[in-house]
Amino acid sequence: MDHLDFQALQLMVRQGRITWAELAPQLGLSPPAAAERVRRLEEKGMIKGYGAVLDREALGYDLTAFVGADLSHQRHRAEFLALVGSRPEILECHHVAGDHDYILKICCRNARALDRFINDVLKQGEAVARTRSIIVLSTVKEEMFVPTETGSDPGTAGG
Amino acid sequence: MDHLDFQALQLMVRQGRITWAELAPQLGLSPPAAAERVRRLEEKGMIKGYGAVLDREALGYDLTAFVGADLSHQRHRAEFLALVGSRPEILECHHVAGDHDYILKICCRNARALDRFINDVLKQGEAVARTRSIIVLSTVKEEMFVPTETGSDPGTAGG
DNA sequence: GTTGAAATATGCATTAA
DNA sequence: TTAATGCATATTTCAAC
Repeated sequence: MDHLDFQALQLMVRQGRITWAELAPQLGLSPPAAAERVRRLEEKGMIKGYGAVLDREALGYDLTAFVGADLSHQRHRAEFLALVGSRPEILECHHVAGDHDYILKICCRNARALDRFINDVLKQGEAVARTRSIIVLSTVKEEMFVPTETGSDPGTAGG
Repeated sequence: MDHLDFQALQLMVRQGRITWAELAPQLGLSPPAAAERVRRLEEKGMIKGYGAVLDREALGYDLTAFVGADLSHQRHRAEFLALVGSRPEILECHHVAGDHDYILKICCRNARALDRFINDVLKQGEAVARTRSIIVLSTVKEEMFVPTETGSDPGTAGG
């Protein structure tokens, strides 16, 4: 990935719904050349998709929480992963090295909804043995990932 | 916010770089009407922006971690928040109720980079007294927020 | 919200570097 | 191989209904 690809990625993340005509001069390219670069980035899987960033609080989803979850047994992992995939209030799910097996980022309307989610959804099946919730009081920063270094790509070095 | 606005939001998040001509029929509207609805959602602040979703690993950023951080003293809060705002490897920063004052979501190239970040950046100033890192082994799910209920908007009720 | 027309943006083929 | 140009097509925007 050369410098122009890198710059194109940053611009796509930061400017979103921008036209090629607007993007191209910032890369020092013509619109077709800019579009071609981004198309190649999509092809290589570096751009997974596009989307709108919504204001959760403005939409009445006032509660964000990080929930640590422990599996009762390895045997229930598939059940747990299926649950994770099916529930929209689970924004993120990471398998982690630490106090818990998984960390979930949950967004719901209020504390009552979180309570219901934990009891009626997470702990309903056999998979989840224990949870620990960390409530978000305020969010200082929440941004999409933007690559920051322009050096050689370690992912392809030596390949 | 009526049902069509709601549906428009969901479609914008899920379908990303879509044309009004493609989006409109899914809302049962004409292209100008669909664009107008989305424009109003932007105006109301419900849509904060748009962006590309990048594949961090494909870009060589192989390490994601959640770092709990404690302030040494309230006096250093502004310094800490300035630091958070200035560092791109801090994807998220939440003030939380729990074991730590803040939870940071960090993305960097590898363990060495995280080590450097914690020592040379986070703990460099006076603000951060203690950190605890939880390394992400694998990410099961990481999605943008999509509202899920079509009922009345509690954020504007009674207004 | 819809329709239709004007302005704008995009995609493709060609040409050049 | 990559990018610029010009033209045809598609999309967005604006005005009128």
